[in-house]
Amino acid sequence: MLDPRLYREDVDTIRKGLDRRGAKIDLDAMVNIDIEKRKINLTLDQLKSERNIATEQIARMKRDGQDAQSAIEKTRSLGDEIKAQQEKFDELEKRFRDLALLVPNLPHASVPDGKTSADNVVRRVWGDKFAGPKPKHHLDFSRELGLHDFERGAKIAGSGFPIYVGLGARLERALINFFLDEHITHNGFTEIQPPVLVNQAAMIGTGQLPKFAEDMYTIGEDGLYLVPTAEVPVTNMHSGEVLDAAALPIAYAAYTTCFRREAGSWGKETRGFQRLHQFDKVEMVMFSDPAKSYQAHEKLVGYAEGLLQKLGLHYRVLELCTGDMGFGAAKCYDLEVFAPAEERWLEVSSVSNFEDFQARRANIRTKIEGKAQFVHTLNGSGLATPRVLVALLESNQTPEGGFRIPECLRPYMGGLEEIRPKKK
RNA sequence: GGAGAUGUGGCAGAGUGGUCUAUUGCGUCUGAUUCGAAAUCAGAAGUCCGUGCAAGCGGUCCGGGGGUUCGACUCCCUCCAUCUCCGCCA
Repeated sequence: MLDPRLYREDVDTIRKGLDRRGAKIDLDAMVNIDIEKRKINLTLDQLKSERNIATEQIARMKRDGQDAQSAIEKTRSLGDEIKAQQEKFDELEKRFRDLALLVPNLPHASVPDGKTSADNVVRRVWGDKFAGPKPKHHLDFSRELGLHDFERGAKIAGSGFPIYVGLGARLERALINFFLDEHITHNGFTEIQPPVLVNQAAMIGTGQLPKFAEDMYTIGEDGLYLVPTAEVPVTNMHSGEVLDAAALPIAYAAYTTCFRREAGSWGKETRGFQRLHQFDKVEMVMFSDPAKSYQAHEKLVGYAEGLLQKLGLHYRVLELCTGDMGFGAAKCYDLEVFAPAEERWLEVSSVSNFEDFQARRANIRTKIEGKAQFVHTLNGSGLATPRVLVALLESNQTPEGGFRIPECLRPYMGGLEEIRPKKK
C-alpha cells in the first residue's frame, strides 16, 4: 500500500510511477473519495466533540443531584446523527481502502523503464556456456534414473504434483538442506519453520490478496489459504509490531512447500518441473531500516547467487524493468539458470525490495531516533528447487548416462558422487 | 469436541455505568543534587485520524467486531487468543 497522504499531497508522483509500470488505476476516483471522506470526518469529529461536552454536563448535573432529564433528551438526537455520519465515513473509508489495496507499488528511480520481460536488463552472467554434446531432456533423464514419478502424482493429486522417488527424494532434501545451511551458517539468517496455512489478513499483508485470489488454494471451511511462498507467513510474523531498531536488519530463512494454482498460466512451459502446483522453496526474508534497504537488496541477491555458484550452474542476473515487476516490488532482480537441453534460461529466484509497501499493509514498524516509521521488507528465493533441479539434471550428465552430484550436495547424499542409471 | 476462567499502556497490576485527561509499582527519558555514579527529589513521555504556517486544537484507542445507553474499561452478543480440567489423538 502506498502512503495515503500521497493521494492528497502529491498524486502526480503516484501517477508518474504507475505510468512507468503501465498500470491503469482510476486515481481521480480515489482522490475524490478521500476528499469526501475528510469532509465527513471533520463534521463527525465536531459532533463527537459536542457529545463529549454534553455528556460531561449531564455527569456533572447528576453528581450535583440536579435533574438531568431535559439535557438527556436534548442529547439523544446527537447520537443518531453521529451514527449516521459514522456509517457514511466507514463506507467511504472502506471504498478507499479496497481501491488502495489494488494499487501496485511505485518503481524505484533506478528501475529501467520497459513494458515486458523483453525489456529486462542483463546485469551480469556467471559461468561458462555449456560445452559438449546436447544433453538429454531432464524429464527423459529423470525417468531413466528413476528419480521422479509424474504419472502417479497426477493420479493422486493432478498434474503438477510430482512424486520424488528414492534418490530423487533424497536429492530434493539435499538441496533444501544445503540452501538452509548456507543461509544459517554463512549468511547470518535465522531459520524459521512457519505454518503453511495462513489467514486472509496475512495474505493481504504481503499483497497476494485481494488482487490474486485466483492463484491461491483455499481451505474454505476454515477461511485459510495454502501459502504460495514462505514470504507470506514469515513477513506477517511481525505484523502489528514495532521492531527494535537495534535488532535490524532481521533476516530469516524458511523452507516451506509452496502451493500455487497457476490459474490462467496453464498451457505451454508446463512440461516437467517448470510450472508446478506444489514445490519446495527456501525463502530469504528481511526486515530493514528504510535507509539501508537497497544495500540489503544487493546482499540478498549475492546470497542467492552464492548458492548457484557452489552448485556450479551457469546463471545470469536480470534487473526487471518497470513493466515486468511484481505487484508489490519497488525493485526486483531475477536469477535465471541455463538449462542446456532446453536451451533456455529458467527463473530460479526473484529478489525484491518492497520498501514500505508490505510494511504498511501488515503494519510493521520500527522506531528510529524516537520516530515511528515503517520498516522496509525484502525477500528473495534462495532458492526454489524445481528449476534448479532441471538445470542440474541437464548440466551434470556423465558420458555413461549417470548424474554427477555437485560436491556441495554430496554430504547431504551420504557421500554419493553419482547417480547411475537403473540396470535394465 | 465439552466445562470453566482470563485478555488493560514497554512490563506487572488496580479499576464493575459519569472529572478515567486510566490509580499504583517497575522500567524509560529529561532536569536537580554529585568530581562521576548509586540513592533521592522534581518533571516528562503512547497510537492513529483530522485541522492549522506554527504553538496548538478536536477526535480515536483498555484482545477484534457489533449492540444497549445522553454517556461503556465497566452491561449484552459474537469472534479470536491464552490458561485449567475432561474427552479424543500423531
